Amino acid sequence: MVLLDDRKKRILQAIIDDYIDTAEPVGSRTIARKHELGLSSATIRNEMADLEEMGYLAQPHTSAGRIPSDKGYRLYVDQLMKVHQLTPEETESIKSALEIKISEIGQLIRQASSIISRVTKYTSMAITPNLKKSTLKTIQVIPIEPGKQLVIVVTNNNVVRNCLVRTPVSVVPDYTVRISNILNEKLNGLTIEQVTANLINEIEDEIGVENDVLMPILEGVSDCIKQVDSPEVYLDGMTNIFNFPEFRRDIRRARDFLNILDEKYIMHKLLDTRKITKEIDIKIGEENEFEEIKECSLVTATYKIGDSLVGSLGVIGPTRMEYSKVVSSLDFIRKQISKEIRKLLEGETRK
Amino acid sequence: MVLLDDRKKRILQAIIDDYIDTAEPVGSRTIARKHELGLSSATIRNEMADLEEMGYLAQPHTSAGRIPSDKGYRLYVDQLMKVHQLTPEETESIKSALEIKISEIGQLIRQASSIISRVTKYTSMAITPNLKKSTLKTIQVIPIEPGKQLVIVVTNNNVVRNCLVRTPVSVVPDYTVRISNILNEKLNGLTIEQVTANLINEIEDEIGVENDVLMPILEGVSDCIKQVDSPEVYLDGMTNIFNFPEFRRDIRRARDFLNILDEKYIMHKLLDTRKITKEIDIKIGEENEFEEIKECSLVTATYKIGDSLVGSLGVIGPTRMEYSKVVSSLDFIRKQISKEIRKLLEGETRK
DNA sequence: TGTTAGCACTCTGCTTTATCGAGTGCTAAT
DNA sequence: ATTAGCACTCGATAAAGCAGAGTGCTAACA
Repeated sequence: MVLLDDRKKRILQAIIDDYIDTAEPVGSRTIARKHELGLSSATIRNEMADLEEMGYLAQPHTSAGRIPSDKGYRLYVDQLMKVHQLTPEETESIKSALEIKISEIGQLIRQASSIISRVTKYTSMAITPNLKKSTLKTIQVIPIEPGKQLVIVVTNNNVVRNCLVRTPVSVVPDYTVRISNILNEKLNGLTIEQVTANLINEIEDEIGVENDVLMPILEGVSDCIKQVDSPEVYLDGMTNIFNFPEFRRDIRRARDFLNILDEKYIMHKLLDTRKITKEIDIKIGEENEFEEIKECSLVTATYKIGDSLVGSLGVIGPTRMEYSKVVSSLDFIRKQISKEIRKLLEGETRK
Repeated sequence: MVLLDDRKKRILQAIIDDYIDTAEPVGSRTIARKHELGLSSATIRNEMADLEEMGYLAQPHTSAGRIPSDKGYRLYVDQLMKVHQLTPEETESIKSALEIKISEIGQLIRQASSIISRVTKYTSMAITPNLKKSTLKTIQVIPIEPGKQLVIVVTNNNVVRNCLVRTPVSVVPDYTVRISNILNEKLNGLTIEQVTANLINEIEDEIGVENDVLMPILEGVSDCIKQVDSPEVYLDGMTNIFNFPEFRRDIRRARDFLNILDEKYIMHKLLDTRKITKEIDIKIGEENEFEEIKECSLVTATYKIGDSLVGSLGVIGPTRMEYSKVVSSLDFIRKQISKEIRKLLEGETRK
C-alpha cells in the first residue's frame, strides 16, 4: 500500500472532520476556506482526486463533494483523529451516575449504558459480565411456607439469584438446613460452568432417597445457575438516531436499525467479549458482521476485573460518528466501571 | 344529540371498517361496491355528508374521501364493531406462551406483553401489579461472608427481593438468626405500604444497641421493600409502528411516538390501574391525556386477583386500529393472566 | 318523498420541464 | 508544483401540466 504524505493526511482529516460535523458531501472550496492549509481549492481538488483513487474517499455523484469511505474512516480512527478531552462536567456526571446505585452489578451496567448514551448522543448498549468463571459461594434453602422453599445461590462476585420451588408439604424446616449443607459441601467453590446437568444428576442419585423433595430443589438450584449464566443486555437512547439526517431521510434505514436492536441474540453477538480483543474496538461499516448495520459503526469497550470477570459496552451510530468523543467517553466509563465493580466486590461501604 | 338511524350506522361502520383496513380516505363508490348495502353511491354520498356534519366523519380536503373522526371511532367501538373471534392458533399460542415460565410474576407479565404484541401486531405495554397491599411473609438475613449479609424479603404473593449489605466483620452467624426472628415478628403480616421509614426507625430505636450492625440490615430491608413497591414496565413491538403508513409517511410522528415510549413515567401513567376503571378501556385520539399520542389509540386491560392484586397491560397504535381484534386479544390474555397468577400463588406444580 | 344518474368542479399526486448552483476535471499560465 | 479560469455535470427545487378520484348539486324517476 502506498503511504500517504503528510499533506494528504491533513486534507483527509479535514474532510472527515467536516463530514462528521455536517453530514454533507464536502467540496474543495469548503476545505480551503474553513481549514488553514494554505492551499487553493484547485490543489485540494487534485489531492482529493488522488485520495478517491486510493479509496479513502468516495463521490456520491460527479459534481458533488466527497464523502469518506470506510477505508477513509479506518485511517482516520487509526492515525488521524485527535484525542478528545471530556469536559469536567462530563466526567463528573459519569462518575456520579455510577456511584449512586452500587448494590448490584446489573444495575451498575444498566446505569452505565444509560449515561453513555446521554453523553455521546448515540445509541448505547451494554452486556453484563460473563460469569461462567465465577464460583459458588453460598447455596441456601429457606422454607417459605409448607410446600414452598426458596432456593438462593450466591457467587463469589456477590451475584444473587433465587428461585421459588414447590415441594411436598411434609418437609420439615430442619431438613432444608441439611440439604443446604449438603449442597454447599458439594458445590461450593465450583465455577458456574462446572455445574453441569450431569453433576446435578449425580448429586441427585447420591442422596436421592426422598426424591420428591430433593428433585424440585435441585431443579431450583440449576435454575439459579442458569440465571447467573445468562448475561443481560441493556439498550439506551435508541431514538437518538432520529437526530441524524441519514436516518431521518430514509425511514427504511431507521426501521432496520431499530429492528436489529430488538434482536436480543444479535446484541449478544455484537457485545460478545470473546470476539473483542482490544480494550476499545471500532468496527466501521462493512467491517461489521451483520448486513443490517453495514452502514453503521460500532465502538465497544471491555471492562475487566481480575481474569475472569469481563463484560463490554458500546455505542452504535452512523459511520459518520464522532469517533474521538465516543472513544474517550467509552474509555473513561470503562475504567470507571472496573473501579466501581472492584469497590462492590471488596466491600466499601455504600455511599 | 340526534340519534343515528340504522342505515347511517351501517354506512359508518362500513366506512370505518374500510379505513381501518386501507388507511386511505374512503369514497362513496368504494362503499357502494364493496359492501352490499343496496344503495347507490349517490345516496351514500348524501349520508356521508350528513355523517360529516354530525361530526362522525371528516374530510382531509374537498374531493377526497372521508376518514373517521375520533367521535366516529368512539361510536364504532361502543356500538358498531362486531366481536372478533380469535383463531384457535392464536388462543393456543397465548396460552402456551404463558404456561412456560411461571416461576415469577414479573416474567409472566413480560411474556404476556411480548405475546400480545405478536398477536396484535401493535406496540404492547404491560406493568407488573401494584403490590402495596401485599403482605410480608418472610424476612431473612443470611450471612454470606464476614462483613456481608444477604437480606431477603418474601411477600404473600411470593415475590422475592434481596439486597446485599455490609456490616462490621465481627457479626456472628447466630446473630443474624436473632435479627431475622425479630424482624419477622415485627413486620410479618404487614402490608408493603405499612412499612414506612418511620416504622423502620422505630424498630431501630427499640433494639438499636449494636447500631452499626442493625442499621445496614434495616436499610437492606427497606431497600427490598422499595423494590417490591416499584412496578416495572415492559414494552414490546415498538418497531411495529413502521408497518403503518401514517407513521411511515411522517418520520416526525414515528419519532415522537418512540420517544414517548422511552419515558418511563409516562408509561406508568398510561397503565396506572387507579385510572382504569373498566376491564377493557379504550382511549381514542384526543381522549388521551398526553399531547404526543393524541393521534393514537390506547387499549388497556386490567387483570385482577383477589382484591389487592391488580395490574394492567395494553396496546397502543394509530387511531385507525383493529379495535375488534385488539379487544378480544386483550380480553383473552387478561383472563389468562389472572388464571396463571392464581396458579402461581396456589402452588400448582410447574409444567 | 326518497333514490339515483349525470355532470361540472375541486384538489391531490405524479410526471415533465426548466432553472440554479455547487462542485468537478482539465488546461494553461505562473 | 501551484493556481486561476472555464466548460461541464448533475442533483435539488420550483413551476407547469395532466390524470383520476371524489364530491356536491341538479334533475329525473319510482
